[in-house]
Amino acid sequence: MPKLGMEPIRRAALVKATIAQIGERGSLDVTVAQIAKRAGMSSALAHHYFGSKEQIFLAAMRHILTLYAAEVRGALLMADGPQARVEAIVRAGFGTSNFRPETIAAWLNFYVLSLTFADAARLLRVYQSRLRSNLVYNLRPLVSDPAAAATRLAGLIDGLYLQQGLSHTAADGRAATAHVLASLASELAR
Amino acid sequence: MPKLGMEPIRRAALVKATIAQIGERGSLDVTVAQIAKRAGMSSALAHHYFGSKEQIFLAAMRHILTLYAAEVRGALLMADGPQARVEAIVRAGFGTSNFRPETIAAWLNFYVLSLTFADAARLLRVYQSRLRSNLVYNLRPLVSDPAAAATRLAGLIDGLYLQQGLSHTAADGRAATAHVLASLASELAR
DNA sequence: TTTTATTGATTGACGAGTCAATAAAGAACC
DNA sequence: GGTTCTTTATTGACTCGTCAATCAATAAAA
Repeated sequence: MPKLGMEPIRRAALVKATIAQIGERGSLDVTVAQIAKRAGMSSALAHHYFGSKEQIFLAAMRHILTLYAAEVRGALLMADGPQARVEAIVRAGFGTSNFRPETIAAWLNFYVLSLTFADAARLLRVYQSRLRSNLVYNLRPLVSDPAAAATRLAGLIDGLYLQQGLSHTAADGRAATAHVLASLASELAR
Repeated sequence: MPKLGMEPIRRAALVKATIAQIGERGSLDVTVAQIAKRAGMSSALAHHYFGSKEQIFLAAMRHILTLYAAEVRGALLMADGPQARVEAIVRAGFGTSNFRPETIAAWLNFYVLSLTFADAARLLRVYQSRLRSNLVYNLRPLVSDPAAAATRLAGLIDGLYLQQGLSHTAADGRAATAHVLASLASELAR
C-alpha cells in the first residue's frame, strides 16, 4: 500500500476536510476523527502528519488566507488606476471562491479562534494589515483622509461578510460588492 | 443556609459569570464548573437552576441583547428628528456598556453560536430585524434608498464591532461612532 | 533492512449531567 | 411552643461519554 510521497496529498486532503467540516458544523467543535474520516484516513494518520489538532486548524486557516491573498493579487494585476484597484480588492473579497457558505463559516470560526490562539491572531493580523495598506495606498489619490476611508471600507467589507455568514440565505457576492462600491462612491463624492 | 428566593440571584450571577468567562477565554469553550466557580457556587447548582449548559448560554445571550435593546430605546427617547434618531442608534451600539471588551468577545462568540444553535439564531434574528427596521424607518425621509443605506450602515456597525473584538487594543467607541456617522454623512450628501 | 505509510486499540483526561445526602426555612398540627 | 412535614438550597461524589494523543503492529516500497 505505502505509495511514497503521500504526505503533501494527505495534508491537503486534511486541510480541505477541516474547512468543510467546520463549515458544515458551523463550529470549531469538530473532532480529529471527523476530519480524518472525511479526508478518507484514520485519525492516527492525521495526528501523524500534523502532530496536533491546533496545527490542523492553523494549516486550514493559512490555506484560506493564502487563497484569499492570491485572489486579491490576481484581481489587482488586471486593475488600472487607483479606483479600479480599490474595486478589484472589494470584488476579490466577495468573489465566488471566498464567498461560498462553507468558506464564510470557516472564516468566521477562525476569527473567533484568533481570540484564543496567538498563532491564529498573528495570521489574521498579517492578512488584515495587508488589506488595509493596500486600501490606504490606493485611496490616497482619491480621498482626503485615506486612512479613515480605508477603515470604513474594510469595516463594511467585514460587516457584510459577517452578515452573510450569519444569514442562512444563499450567498450573494454581487449585492455585497455593489454595497461596498456604493459606499466608496459616496466617499469619493465629498 | 437556605435563604429562600435564591433562584433569581443565582441565575443572574450565573449569567454574569458566563459572559465574563466567555470574554476572558475568548471562546465558548468554557465549562459549567468554571462558570459556577466564578459565580460562587457548585456546578451542580448551576445545573439545578438552568438544566443544561445550552440554557445558560442562551440566558447569557438574551441578557446581552436585552441590555442592548434597552440602551437603544433609551437613546431614542432623547432623540428628536430622524437624523438624530439614526445617530442615537449608532451611539447606543458603541456606548460604554455594549462596548466593553468582555461584552464584545461574548457577542462575537454568540454570533458563532447562532450558526449551530437554532434558538440562538432566533434571538439574533429578532435583534437584527429590530435594528434594521429602526434604521430603515428613520432613514426614509433622509435618503433615496433607505433599505440599501440601512444595510450599509448596519454592515459598517457590525464590521467595526468585529474589528474591535479582534484587535486587542483598548475599545474606542468614540472613534467607531465617528466612522459610522461620517459614513452616514456621505450617504446624506448624495 | 531501513524508511514511509497506515491503522486498531488503548490511555488518560476532562467535562456534562445525575443523585443521594445534608441543611435550614417555613407550614401545619396539636 | 414544640413536633413533624414539606419545600428550597446546596454540594460532593459518581457515571458515562467523548476525544486528543500515543503506541505497537503490519505492510510495502527502496
